[in-house]
Amino acid sequence: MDVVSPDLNSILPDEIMDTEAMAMEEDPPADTLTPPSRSAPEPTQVPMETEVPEIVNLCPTTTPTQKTEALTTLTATDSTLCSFSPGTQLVITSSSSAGPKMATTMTTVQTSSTVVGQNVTKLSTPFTPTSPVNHQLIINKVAADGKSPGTAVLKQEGQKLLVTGLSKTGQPIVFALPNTWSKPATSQGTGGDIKPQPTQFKVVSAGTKPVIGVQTVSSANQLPGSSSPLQAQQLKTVQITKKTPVSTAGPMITKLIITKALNNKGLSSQATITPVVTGRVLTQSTPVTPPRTITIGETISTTPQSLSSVSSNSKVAISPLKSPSKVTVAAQPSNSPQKPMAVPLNVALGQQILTVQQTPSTSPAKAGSSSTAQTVKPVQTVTVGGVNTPQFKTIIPLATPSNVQQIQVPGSRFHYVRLVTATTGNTAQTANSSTTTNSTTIHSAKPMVMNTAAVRMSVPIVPAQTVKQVVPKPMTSAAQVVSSSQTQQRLIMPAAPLPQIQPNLTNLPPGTVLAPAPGSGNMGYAVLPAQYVTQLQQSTFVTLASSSSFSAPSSIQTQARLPLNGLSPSDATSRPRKPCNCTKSQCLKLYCDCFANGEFCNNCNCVNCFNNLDHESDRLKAIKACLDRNPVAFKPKIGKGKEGESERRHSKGCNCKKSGCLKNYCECYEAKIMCSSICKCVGCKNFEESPERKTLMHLADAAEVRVQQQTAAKTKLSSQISDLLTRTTPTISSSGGKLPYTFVTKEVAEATCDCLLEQGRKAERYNQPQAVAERLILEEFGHCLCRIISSAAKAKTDCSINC
DNA sequence: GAGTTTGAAACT
DNA sequence: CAGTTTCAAACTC
Repeated sequence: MDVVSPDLNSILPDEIMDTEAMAMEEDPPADTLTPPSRSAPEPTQVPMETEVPEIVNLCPTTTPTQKTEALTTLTATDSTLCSFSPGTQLVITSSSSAGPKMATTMTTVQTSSTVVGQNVTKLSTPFTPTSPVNHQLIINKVAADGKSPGTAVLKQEGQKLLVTGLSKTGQPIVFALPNTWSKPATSQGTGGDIKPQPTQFKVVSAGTKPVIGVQTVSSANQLPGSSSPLQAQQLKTVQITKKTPVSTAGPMITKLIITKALNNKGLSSQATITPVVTGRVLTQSTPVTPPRTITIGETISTTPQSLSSVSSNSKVAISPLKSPSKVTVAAQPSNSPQKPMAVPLNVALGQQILTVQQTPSTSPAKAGSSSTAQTVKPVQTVTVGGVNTPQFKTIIPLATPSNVQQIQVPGSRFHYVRLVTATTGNTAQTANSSTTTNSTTIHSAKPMVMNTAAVRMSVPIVPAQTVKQVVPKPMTSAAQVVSSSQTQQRLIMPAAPLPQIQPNLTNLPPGTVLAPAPGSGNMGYAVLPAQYVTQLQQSTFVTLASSSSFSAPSSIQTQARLPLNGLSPSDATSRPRKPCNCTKSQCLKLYCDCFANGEFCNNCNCVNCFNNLDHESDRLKAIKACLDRNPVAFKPKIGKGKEGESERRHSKGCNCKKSGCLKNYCECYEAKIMCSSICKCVGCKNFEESPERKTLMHLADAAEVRVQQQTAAKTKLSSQISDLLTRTTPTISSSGGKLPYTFVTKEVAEATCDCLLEQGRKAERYNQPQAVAERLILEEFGHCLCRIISSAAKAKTDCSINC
């Protein structure tokens, strides 16, 4: 198979995929469900990672004539994410002739066979179509051929998709495809074989409502006879799963999985118009809302609660250690239901590598450029809330296939991309990006001209709320991407053949993104360090988020954001990592902190740096070498201790001999953790009862507190005085007199007292004698008075001038 | 800022 | 696995 084999998923890092299931899925016969006319083998599987198996239900159905190519499902058991209400389940039902093989079929949907088995068991019971309690979104996949369902799972050929969602009251919501939709055909460039084009279903849902959106994409309308091979059609599945503790107060885990089905076959047409086949929600009954017809392909944001709510209130914890293949977001129940959510339905449709276009790079050498102007690709952004940051976003260029999808979570180094093999034609939906000035165009289900070339885009996103024109950089099909905000490199380059690193894929640095190299037949990957995503977070993004008909317009509005002037003021200061200064390692050894953290060097002072996209192949080799030496080389060194231990500890322990583990030479001390039993340090003083350690800690704490307090006090006083002077304009007589006293208002008095108290505390901290304390206080009082008088005098002068 | 110290990483 | 070397950060002056 010329596309990325589904098996590839099996070797993805644990963080990315569950590999167990993949073993069972070894290249099922591609043609099992493929019509004979199909000239090229296609991946028959659309492995999806599912951490919450119970959500997936594959039930054999009775419709033999139709097949569902791919399903994108977003499931959430929690209301805070997406629009599912608590307990809502997304059920994917795949029809097959063989009921007993259902488990096998499910494996195709999920990457983990073991999970699948569990899922079956779990799902069988809870799944009650009419159950008001278990709200389920059901996608019924009907296999057309009835051939062994176990091997051929999600096929792209003729398909009918039924999405059945149960409202809170258990009323079903069904998405059905039009009858005409099932058999799109496209002639292959070479053989002219007309084979049905795979239809893609993409379902993205979030929040309390059963379905945020379901999109179907049909490639049927691709220009026939086009000689230029279209890049593999890819189907992405975005899955967001939340694990919700029984207790609503507990943290919830949200998993966002994006699975993309890749089309390995070259599809015809350079410019492919891929109309979105529209389907309808046949019924949607909820007590709250009347039955409604929803066009598939339409981006739907149903809920006020949703991803956005996660962003605002939830912690995003994406750990590669927990569930590799998924993006896990631990979210707390949203307290702000009305927050904006940008959950483009078509997020799953995005086929492009996400990248961020950067502002003009200050490091020309690092920035790539495309030689050929190309149609701008539409991108989509999935926005999910993160800690301390409003959102994490997934930018998905919609136009071209890509195996990579990034999920960005602020504060998290881990970003996952799923690579899923699938055969399909063009992805249809999306808007014409080149003219996109508003994200609303993106989610439209209109047929669009698609750029077939592989494109990797970098799209800068500006945090600003203003919708601006999106001007993605033209990319070449061969593309390397490029871009960097500020000085950062942002893009994905054609990578060395994956096999080079496959043996160690499971140990890739956290957050590493595998991106198919353009023109490499999806077999090449660029390794994107987690930093890449992190950098994106820090930088501006172009956000093209689909809004839905339901959603609050203001919040979920599609937006195109561009960097206003390159760097935002905070950009320079927001960089989490210090620049490295490597001179000999080429930043390709673990000596380099950037490299060790899975980041590209950015704004570093390194010499002869290879830790960038320009040297991706070298970088891959270096990664492989590191992993060969130490399979967990890129795993965080600081992790939890033994079972039950809550404190962090160094995974290997330190080996300090001279520093007493009380200097930053010591990795334990540097991480602000105490040495543990696994440390081999000599003369360690970094333990709980160590007086030296306590002293150091106290000093450090005291210094920090001191600075903070002083800063706060000064700021407060200054602001208050300034504020007073501006808004309280006392009657000032030119004669002066007692003018300064008119400025001693309550606020000024309070601010002054704060300053005086601070001096007292300061003296106390240093165990100063009372006399010294009094002196400090008096001096501070004098200073305050001087400032008040000065301000008053200035006000007087100003008044005199004005008068 | 230059030089030294330190300990992890890399190498043998 | 142990000893040595290399390396870059931390630290000192």
